[in-house]
Amino acid sequence: MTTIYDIAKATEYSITTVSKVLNNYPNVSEKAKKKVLQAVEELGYTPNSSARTLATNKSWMIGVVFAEHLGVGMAHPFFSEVIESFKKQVELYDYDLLFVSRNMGLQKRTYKHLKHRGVDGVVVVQSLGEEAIEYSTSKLPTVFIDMPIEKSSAVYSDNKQGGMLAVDYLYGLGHRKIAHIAGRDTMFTAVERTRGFKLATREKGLTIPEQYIVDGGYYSYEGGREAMVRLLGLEAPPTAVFVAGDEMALGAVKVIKEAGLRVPEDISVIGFDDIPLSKHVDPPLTTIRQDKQLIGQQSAVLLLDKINGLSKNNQDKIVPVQLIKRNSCSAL
Amino acid sequence: MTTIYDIAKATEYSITTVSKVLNNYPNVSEKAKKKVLQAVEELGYTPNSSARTLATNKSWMIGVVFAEHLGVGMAHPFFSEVIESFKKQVELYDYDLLFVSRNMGLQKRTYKHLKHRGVDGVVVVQSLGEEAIEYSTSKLPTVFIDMPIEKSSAVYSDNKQGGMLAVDYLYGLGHRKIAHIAGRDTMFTAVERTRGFKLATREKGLTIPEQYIVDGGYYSYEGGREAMVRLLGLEAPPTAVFVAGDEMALGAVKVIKEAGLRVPEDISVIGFDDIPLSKHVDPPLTTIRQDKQLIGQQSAVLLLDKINGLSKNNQDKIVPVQLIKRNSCSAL
DNA sequence: TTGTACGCGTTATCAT
DNA sequence: ATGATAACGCGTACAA
Repeated sequence: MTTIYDIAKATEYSITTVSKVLNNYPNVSEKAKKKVLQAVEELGYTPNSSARTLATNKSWMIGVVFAEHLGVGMAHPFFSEVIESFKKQVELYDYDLLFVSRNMGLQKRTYKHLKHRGVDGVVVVQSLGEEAIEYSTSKLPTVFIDMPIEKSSAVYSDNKQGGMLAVDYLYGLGHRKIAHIAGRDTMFTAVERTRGFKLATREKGLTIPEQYIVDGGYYSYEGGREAMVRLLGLEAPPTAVFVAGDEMALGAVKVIKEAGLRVPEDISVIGFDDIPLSKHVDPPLTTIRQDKQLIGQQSAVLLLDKINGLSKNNQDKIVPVQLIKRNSCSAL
Repeated sequence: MTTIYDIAKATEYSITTVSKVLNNYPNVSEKAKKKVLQAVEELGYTPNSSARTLATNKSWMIGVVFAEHLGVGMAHPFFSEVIESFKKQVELYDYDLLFVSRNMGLQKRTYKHLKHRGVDGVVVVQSLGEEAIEYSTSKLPTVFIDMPIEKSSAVYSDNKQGGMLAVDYLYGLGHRKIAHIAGRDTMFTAVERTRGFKLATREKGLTIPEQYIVDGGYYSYEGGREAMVRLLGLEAPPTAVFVAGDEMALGAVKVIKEAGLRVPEDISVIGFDDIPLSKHVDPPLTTIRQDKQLIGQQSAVLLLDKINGLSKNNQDKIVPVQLIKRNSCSAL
């Protein structure tokens, strides 16, 4: 391996001068600069980031803690888009992303591991957070996506508003018997969407029987199926259902079809997320779109500011959602 | 920050002993081990990976070079599953994944950057590779996914076989006028799938007019649309079409429907990949499934062996594909 | 079994 | 403008 010592020897300058050239320091002659740069090129020198990190205490890496509880990991249709956007933003400032291994059983150690790696900051991408507190009590700059954490920054969609938008739309279409397939209430996003649902129905003067709100679990296709089965088994099934996640909504649609009913003619369905899939299914799914691009970008900005000490106090960024009308809902 | 010196001071042992305890070296007394471990716990010591990497020349990081030419980056439905599987495998051996920034314009520098970071190995996940040669000529252990590179290891599906399977199936269903929407021929996977198509049709004694093979670009939905439009414009349109990618196939299906035709009654469509979407669309897409899980796992094994010097010579691993019958194809 | 001392490649302080 | 030299935190010959 070639080091600054090699460059120093080749150019007959000291390592100090070499280092200064490499880091664009002011006090170096043009001549020195030229010679050094040339030697760098000729010898194919590449700086060693470990040594630099050791000396500067700055790694230019951002640790990524990814949703694990869904099994799919980084193949998650929503989170992968968010993190891609996040990556694009931090790349602008030369940060790399470190996806840390989490096979160490105890969650306690993933935070330790991040410290071990010396990452400059951490982004936690998950809707569920047992270990959240560890991060917030630490000194590692951290930003959470999809869940607010006390004493830490977070970025998430306006979930409540999304729930309200869905109900308003359905109500406007003439629906009165509106059901809700909710996410498990251990997730902040799920709770908020349900809250929006309840708020809006109340606002409209609707009385929703409690069987109309059913737990669909962790936003999975299967969870949506099971929930919809329950809904169809009711004495008075709903004419419309707001499903808290798109994958879950697809499961629900499937069950409706299997029961010999049609979407949206018999039952209207509206989802949440707008994953890539949604516009391709039949019927194309009406849904509440989360702005993944903006979520990723905003969380990057927040984290970078924290890392650079520009924002001392924590803050939450709430990203607007948007109703995407497709063909899974119709007037009554 | 607390270092081994702090532990040494607290336990009244030397840093050597501390280091040995931390690394499970043989020659340490139980007593020393106990005291050190306790101090580690009390002082909340976390080893510094940069220092360790600097001293051992081993980073326990694997660099990931991801497909960029499709725009979606890590949100790619196929690659994200592969890399997730890869991650699971390397995690077993305590490696972390480093997704490096690539905003530096010239591709030349992404390889430099990897060296700078001191990663122990590199996995290149893309079907297109202008810069492939750089890796193969370097000393960095590298494994390519989806494209074979001379003097380097690679893992990819049996694309040719996939093309043949598709044709055989269609032929068995009675189809004779079989078209092919191919991927751009700059991609190895595309070339192979087309080769399989040609081989099989020839085998069956079919003569395929050259307008039946149309370039759909880089496996995109839009590319599939455009290609299908061309196919439908033909004097004698095909009764079946083998599309080299699922997203592309969905675009094709869409166009067929828009033309007032039905899938599969009027035109049968078979895709390639089996992305999560495929089973949910209407009709559920018959396709050639790539074993993403195995591809990821195998490439990890290959790379790890290379890193550990267990396999000196390069090798390619070809992963079997599988026909998944759903409802987008029917007998003539 | 334990400890001393040096090296890993850089940055940074302080002279010159 | 340039250069010695001391950190940064850890691993490891070598000695004791």
